[in-house]
Amino acid sequence: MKPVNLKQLAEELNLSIATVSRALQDSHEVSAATKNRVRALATARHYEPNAYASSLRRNQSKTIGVVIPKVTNHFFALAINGIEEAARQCGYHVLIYLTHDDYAREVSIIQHLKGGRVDGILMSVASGTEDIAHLKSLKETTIPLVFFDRVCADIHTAKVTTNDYESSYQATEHLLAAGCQHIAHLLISNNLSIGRNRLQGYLDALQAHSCEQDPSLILHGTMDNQHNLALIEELMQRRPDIDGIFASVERLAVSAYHVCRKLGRAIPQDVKIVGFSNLESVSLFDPPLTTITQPAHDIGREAAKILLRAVEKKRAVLSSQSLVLNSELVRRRSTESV
Amino acid sequence: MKPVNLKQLAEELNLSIATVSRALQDSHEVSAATKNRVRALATARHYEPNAYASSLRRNQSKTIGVVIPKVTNHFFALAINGIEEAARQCGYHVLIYLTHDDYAREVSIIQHLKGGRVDGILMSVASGTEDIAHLKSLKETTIPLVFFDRVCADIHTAKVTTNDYESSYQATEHLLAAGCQHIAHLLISNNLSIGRNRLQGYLDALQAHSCEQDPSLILHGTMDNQHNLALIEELMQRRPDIDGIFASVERLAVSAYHVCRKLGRAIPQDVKIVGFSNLESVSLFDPPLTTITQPAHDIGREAAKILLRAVEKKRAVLSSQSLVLNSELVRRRSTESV
DNA sequence: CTGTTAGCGCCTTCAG
DNA sequence: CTGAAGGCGCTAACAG
Repeated sequence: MKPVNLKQLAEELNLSIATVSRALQDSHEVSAATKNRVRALATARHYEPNAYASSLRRNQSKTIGVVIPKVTNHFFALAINGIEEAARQCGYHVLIYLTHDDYAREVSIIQHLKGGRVDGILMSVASGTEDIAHLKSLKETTIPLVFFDRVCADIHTAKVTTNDYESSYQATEHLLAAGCQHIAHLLISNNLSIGRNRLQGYLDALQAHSCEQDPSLILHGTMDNQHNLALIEELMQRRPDIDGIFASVERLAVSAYHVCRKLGRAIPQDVKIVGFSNLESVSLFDPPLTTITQPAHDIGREAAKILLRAVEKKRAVLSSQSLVLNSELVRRRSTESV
Repeated sequence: MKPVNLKQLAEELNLSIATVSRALQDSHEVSAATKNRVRALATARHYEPNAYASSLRRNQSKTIGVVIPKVTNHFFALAINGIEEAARQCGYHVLIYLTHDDYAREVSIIQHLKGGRVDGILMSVASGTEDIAHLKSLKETTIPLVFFDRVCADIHTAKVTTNDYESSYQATEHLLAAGCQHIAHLLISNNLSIGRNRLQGYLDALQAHSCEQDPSLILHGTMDNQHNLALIEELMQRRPDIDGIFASVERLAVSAYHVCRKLGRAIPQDVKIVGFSNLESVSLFDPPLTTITQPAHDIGREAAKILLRAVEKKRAVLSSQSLVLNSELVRRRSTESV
């Protein structure tokens, strides 16, 4: 059975379609009496306006697109949660697109979105993205774009990020203060804004404490986790003097943890590990894993708010609306000592 | 700048709108020559059809709605991943709606979706849902519905689930075989299909091994995790004879793990724990947590496939298309012994 | 092979 | 306060 439409309601009420439409939108120019009649029938018939017709007519879809690498990364799951919250409050819907860090997919998604399916886009760029023509071309549309977490420096728009540089600096100092002499840094792609910032925080902290900056201690991971495990193991065996590890992403922190155990390197006695992570369950790791935890939910919510504000006012987002939220360095106690 | 439309292309090519439309859809009834002309201009102008206009006209949105309690539960994140994969392959888009296990929200979401925003719905019901009128009313529309994981027995449609009863039975036997005498069962809501099945598997396994079925060993958790921790702690102290725990959901498994540590009950020597869980990081827990892991990605993918098949053929989904996938009992070795 | 025409359901001027 | 009419962009029937 097809859903009822305005025409059917109008016929049944002996009113014009226009009046019914206005009544349902609570327009001032319709009498309270007819409003009530209309509303009564509408709810009785479970009338629901056709989103596509009204989107076409009004030229706005009340929908935002979220383009992220993966949803199985807990950071992004939390961010979506925040985004959905903000969107729902404003009566917006959320379309999800996953790039799986694949540049070609990202391009095709953005290209499609330019057709006007969404009123605005929230995005965390794929790790492989270098050519940003597809993103620049969004400027020629009326679709606002807000970046979160993995931003694109060359695009002039609002960005919601965390203080990656500072927290990486702080994490490295934490390791130095704990007596580490040879701190490895694990990162995925130095192509990514976050990867670069985190690496720089690490490097600058080492320099500030006149500690060696050995390039051979910096390991570039890949998307393949098995491969990463092998790379880390190789590094740890080649450099048995490593007594600290700073992992730029969760996956690598967990992998490093794994490798240390496998090699029988005691954590934290032999090797201390700090990593970016949003997994709650790391609190149950024993020995403890110190983490830098991002306010993922807030990042999503704030990014969505900025986007929605622009969408509602049909104005461009300004880079001056960018936001930097603070991550938290969580040092967990060993469960032995609880 | 507004995106180009068919009209503009048609004018520039001295063709009718209809021909341009047909050319872009690769219709047989248009010459190869004009097709090429049209396509060339379309790509040059970055033409992208307006999704809303075409949805309105064709009366199909190429969009499916996914209604789930939360996205921060890793099971659902994995499921979305599978859903997105299947949807993308068929050229479908994915709208996400979160109920947060709130009945009223679920009703309002479904009500809205009946307006025709989506061509089909994939859903895992909220834990508080008892009245299913809103779901039944979907039958009166042409919108197919497929349940996954948290299904609703009274609705006559396809359901994709896991062998909860069997794997719970198996998990309980696993604990019995390991010598447990007093096995607690932790669950969230016995209102949920999965909660009931899992509880029944536990009960039947106990009975089959003529083991005590003490109702005081069954703990009903809530949505509030702090509260759950307190409840579990209270139970463990009231019944110090408990030597096995079977947790029906991840959250409770992790909480039980926590409480045991806090109370100094050695795992697995004093207490053995088995829980449903999709967290990869539990593999790093030490001592090990035996888990029942659902094929979450596959569940999402298969559910989406069934839905999309129905959508494409404009046919109802049959309950005979239901699928039961197998969970895996993963017994992890202690890292001590690696 | 191409063009003309008629809507999909809704909103929004413009007239009464 | 209400109605009539036009059109958002696209597709599909019907003519040529």
